[in-house]
Amino acid sequence: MDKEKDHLALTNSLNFIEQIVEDHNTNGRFEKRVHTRFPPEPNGYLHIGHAKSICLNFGLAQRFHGLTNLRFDDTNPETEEAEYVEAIEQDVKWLGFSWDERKFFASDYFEQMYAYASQLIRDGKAYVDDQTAEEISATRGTPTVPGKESPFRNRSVEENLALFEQMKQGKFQEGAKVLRAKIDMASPNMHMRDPVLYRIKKAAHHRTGNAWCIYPMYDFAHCISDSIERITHSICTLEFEVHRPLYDWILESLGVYQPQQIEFARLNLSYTVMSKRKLLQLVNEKLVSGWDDPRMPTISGLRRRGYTPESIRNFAHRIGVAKRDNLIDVALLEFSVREHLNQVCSRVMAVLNPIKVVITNYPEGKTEMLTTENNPEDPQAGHREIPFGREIWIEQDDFMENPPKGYFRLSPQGMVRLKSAYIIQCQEVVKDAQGQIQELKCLYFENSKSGADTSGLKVKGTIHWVSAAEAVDAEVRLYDRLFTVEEPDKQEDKDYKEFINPASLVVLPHCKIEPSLRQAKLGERFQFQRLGYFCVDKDSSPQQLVFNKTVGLKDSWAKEQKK
RNA sequence: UGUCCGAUGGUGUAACUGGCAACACGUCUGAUUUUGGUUCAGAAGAGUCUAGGUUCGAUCCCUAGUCGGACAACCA
Repeated sequence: MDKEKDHLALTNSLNFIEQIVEDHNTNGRFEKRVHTRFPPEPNGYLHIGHAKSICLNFGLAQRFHGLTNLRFDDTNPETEEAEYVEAIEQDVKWLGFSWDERKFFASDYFEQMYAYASQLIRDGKAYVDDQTAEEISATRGTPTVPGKESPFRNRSVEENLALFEQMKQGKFQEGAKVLRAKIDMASPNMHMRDPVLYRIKKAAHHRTGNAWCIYPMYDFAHCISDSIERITHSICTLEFEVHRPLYDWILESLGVYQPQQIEFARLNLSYTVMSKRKLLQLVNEKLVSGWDDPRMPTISGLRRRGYTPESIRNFAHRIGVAKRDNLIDVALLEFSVREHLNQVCSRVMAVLNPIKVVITNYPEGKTEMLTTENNPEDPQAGHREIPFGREIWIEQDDFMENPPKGYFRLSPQGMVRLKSAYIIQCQEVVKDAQGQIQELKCLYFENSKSGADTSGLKVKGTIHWVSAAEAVDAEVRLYDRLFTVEEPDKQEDKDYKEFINPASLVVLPHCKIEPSLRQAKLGERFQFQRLGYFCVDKDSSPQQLVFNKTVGLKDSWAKEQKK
């Protein structure tokens, strides 16, 4: 963390948005104020792409000693729900940012927006159109062909005012009329071809209930909300670039305070999908267990997976901001968690795929307590005791009957160090009738005890283990990338769902973990020695602990094997 | 014969605003290590989309082209 701060302090290079802010500070456009906002629509859960935006908006304000508002862009009652508002607030807080008292809703401003719309009408800059949605769409033209003006375009101000008032009063059916800006049906920018400002929706709104039956469109609501809140820099993603002329047109026409809209390239992460629509589909079609499925790129999914807010913030900082399309390697995200978890997690013993080892020369019934370090990266973390006995579990991967060269774990007649315990040597491989390994009979060297080794034996490998008598059973869920290809939604003529990784979730119901883990609390994170980082899942019960694998340790042996 | 935006190692971002390209991830060596982790030391990898122009000098400025992206919801 300190390293990160130093880096921030030392770096004098600004990203393009910070550059714009500096320019504004120099030319005095906003009196050196910086006031941003994070404006989610409460119609789904936040994902890692939103995290980038959150870090950008709150981070920019922090860097320039400004403020950031949280604003829910709730102008479409049909898709928005209070449940999402709750979840979004939790996610932003969890990421470590605070909007203080400045939580707003676009719906807070409905009254003001209505007044502004009326003002546009009075100024001859908006009109009520009776055309159907189909007609409007058909007369809009195409990017290369100009649109046609509506036959209702030149109604009188009085008539427009009256009609708009009646729309508000619910005198018309949904779809019967809309309010449109009167701009230019021949504009090369489609968004300037008399865009719809208000539509009739007889739906209950999560906050205003049935008070309204007309709702403003994004383009109208967003710029006005920004203006009301005295936002200086309205940061959004690239697809809104073509909306900027409209953003400016509305505010200029109204003659009100005008923020600067700035667009950046949204985050794309390899081996996943990021659109809300697709994530919702995965949830609805039960392809994942929910918004917080640990395989989801949602903030709640990453949280449940074991990611830390710090690691996500560092990730967001590392990927930078620019305007070109990008595809970030998910390995960078994984690096960011490992980096943080390595510093803070206790190391514990857990055997995922156990094989029994019987130490034939160790006294039956004897248990001794051995001391082990909690975290070699953090001397403050101290030590703890773990039981050792005649029968232990070790990892299947840590034994091979016919090891390849370079393998330095256990094999027939081979020796390994049991982490924080003794060196053992494999004497016999016991198999059942099918040839499956039942157990390994080993000898231990009494004088090879960790910290007091006088055996003089040199072994290359050290493996983890759990004493069989005291071992606790646990379920461990292993996760892999949700998709098998880098860009699942960009495969020609194929649906992204065809690329779901069938092995993205592997459940191991009978893992053996050290007894101290019985006390592990929900969400607590550990390094399972030599395996990776794991955290306690909410599905845990007093009878059965459930762990999620956050990310594996780097595995240079596995890499070597692939060659 | 539309408008707008973009182009720097495999990936992502820099280059103090014109002085022959840096950082991170990834990859590869080696050292240390009771985690094949961490840490440490080091290496390879782009001459900045192309062609012109301005300039003593261009990743940076200009022009044209190429390629990629966005835009035709009463969604945001």
